[in-house]
Amino acid sequence: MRDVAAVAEVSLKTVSRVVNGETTVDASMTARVHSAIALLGYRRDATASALRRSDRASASIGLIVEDVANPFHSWLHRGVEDLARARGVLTFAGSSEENPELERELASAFCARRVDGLVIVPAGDDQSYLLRERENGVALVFVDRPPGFLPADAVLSDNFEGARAGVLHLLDHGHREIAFLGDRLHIHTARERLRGYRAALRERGIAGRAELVTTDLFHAAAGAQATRALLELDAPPTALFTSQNLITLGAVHALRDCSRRDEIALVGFDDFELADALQPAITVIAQEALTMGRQAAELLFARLDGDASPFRTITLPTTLIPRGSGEIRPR
Amino acid sequence: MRDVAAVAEVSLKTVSRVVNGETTVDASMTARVHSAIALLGYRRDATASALRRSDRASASIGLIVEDVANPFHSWLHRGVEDLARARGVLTFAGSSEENPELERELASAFCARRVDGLVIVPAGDDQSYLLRERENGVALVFVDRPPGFLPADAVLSDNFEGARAGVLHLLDHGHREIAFLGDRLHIHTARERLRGYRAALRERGIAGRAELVTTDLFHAAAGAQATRALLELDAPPTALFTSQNLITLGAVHALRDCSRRDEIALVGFDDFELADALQPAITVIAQEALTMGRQAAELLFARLDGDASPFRTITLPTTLIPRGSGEIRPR
DNA sequence: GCCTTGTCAGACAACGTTGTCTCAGAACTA
DNA sequence: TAGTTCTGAGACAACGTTGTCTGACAAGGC
Repeated sequence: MRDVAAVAEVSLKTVSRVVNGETTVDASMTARVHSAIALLGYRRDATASALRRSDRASASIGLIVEDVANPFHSWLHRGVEDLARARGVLTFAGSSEENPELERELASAFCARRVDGLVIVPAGDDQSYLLRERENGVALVFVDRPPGFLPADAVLSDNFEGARAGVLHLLDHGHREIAFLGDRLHIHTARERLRGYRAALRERGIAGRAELVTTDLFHAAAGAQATRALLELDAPPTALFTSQNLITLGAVHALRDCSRRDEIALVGFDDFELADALQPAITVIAQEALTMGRQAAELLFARLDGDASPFRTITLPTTLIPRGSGEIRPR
Repeated sequence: MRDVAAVAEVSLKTVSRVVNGETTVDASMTARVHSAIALLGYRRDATASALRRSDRASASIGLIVEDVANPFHSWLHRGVEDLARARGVLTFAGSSEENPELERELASAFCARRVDGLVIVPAGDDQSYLLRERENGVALVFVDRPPGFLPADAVLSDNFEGARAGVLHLLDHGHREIAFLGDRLHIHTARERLRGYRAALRERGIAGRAELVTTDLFHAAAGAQATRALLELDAPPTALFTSQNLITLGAVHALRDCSRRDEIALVGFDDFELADALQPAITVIAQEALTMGRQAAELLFARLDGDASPFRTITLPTTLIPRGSGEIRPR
């Protein structure tokens, strides 16, 4: 900037004014400054600018998801990115790996770099540590799971209703022995989906056998293993409800390996690529990850624009997509 | 920091020394400063610190991929993130959408925020505009495709050999009429894979019919459409070589829709989730996106650590995974 | 011609840090 | 004891910007 000022033969401050598009600069000076900028390839240092400005905005936000390579989370990322870019805001992304410690470290590292806001898929169940950041002006929005011990904006799926609808769908096709395969119960969505499963059974007056409920599954191999174990029970289930995309993949593999894909009904939570190309195609409860990301970003930017209304929780409906596997009837 | 100094009754500079772990501070003062930091919840401003430090390192890097939600790219992202986090470096991520203009804008925005380096899947074929950034000390590494008009480090897959191996595999199973379905040819990987296809045919003395080569496909629907068109030819192909993951998905859908999955052989470039669960399972040329991301980050950090050796291009081999669809023989 | 008002450029300080320099006092050496 | 070296803390300036203030100059009113 100093060099630009020297070449254009104006003061530093005038260069600053031109760069910031202030209108109180004479046209001839503006032109001189612009040509000096082009000549030297000058670009304003966004960090120094943010340091000095009164609004302190860095035009960057942080995104914490479980794993940037997980399709649900990467679509969520894309939704956030779309809105951020439309505002010229850049996105830091990080994977918490479902580890509350990592979540805190990432949040702290983002805030140390002065992000304007954070979009978080919370890993732990206590986000009160973020209160201090909010007091420092960092906007917060949670996605997929509600924050713990911290009132804040959130965008959620209707996990309870989605799971309930999926299990009712199986019940409607004549199943009575329906297994539940779920993730670790400290995750809010896993609890909600189990609650939906139980509610559906209760509604139809079915007690439900504890041995048909498996939890703590968090990768495809565990889902496959659990599926095999269920099928080896003395009274095996006639239908499976898999409450997460990786578990569904595992179940598909296990059913294929023992050639019982056409016999055991399956409804999975979360849609996935090629679900419709399998034989049978997989019936799923779909949630719109892209939309969730966009909505979260929208809430975040509204806060940054000064929206001071009470915190909102947006709950998006899920969609049951019947494709075949969920319509198999028990023998 | 001023507040910390006041509470601990030391000078600003002493707080700075403690925060930076300098050893020339008396133990009692260090303790006072630490308790003041804890009391006030102070955290160093990383942007101000980077502005002032002599090395100017911001401990952040930028990543530009085609689409953060595309599985190949999101795994690549994850690989970069893993190594970055191990060094306490944060990652800005952005999608270029295969648009050279967007690529430049993202690179420029990242550099304005003083990233230490950039990992780029180049969209355009001229990256010489980044020369100026490199002169400013920004390290550059390209992944998946080589940079144009700019010597630089790169991590690539052996696209030519991979495609050649895939097509030879089909030839070995008796096919002579093999179609090629590819992406836009301004993309380096698309060109290389077409080159591999042609080389394999030539090796076996097959002229190859121009009508069997379709390019400019860049989403699943286009792949499906092209597949249908090929099958309606008077002399349709007996095998398909799809040179990109989305195109393969499209071909799978099209073959299923006309019930010819067991009849038309298929080899796809890029592995994908559930390729092994389809009927038939899909034979693919797999590339390790996670490893590519890690290698790229490794090169980048080596440069940031002062490695001044000549630019390197790492070419990773691909793996042919036979699963069924590529072993179908022509009638 | 004098005063007021408006326009617009520059001087200066400050954002939150850290590199350099200085200097007081303790701990050595001769 | 006097001189030297070492240790460790603070003063100051600077990183690249921008907010505030000042003042030069031109235009307009009386």
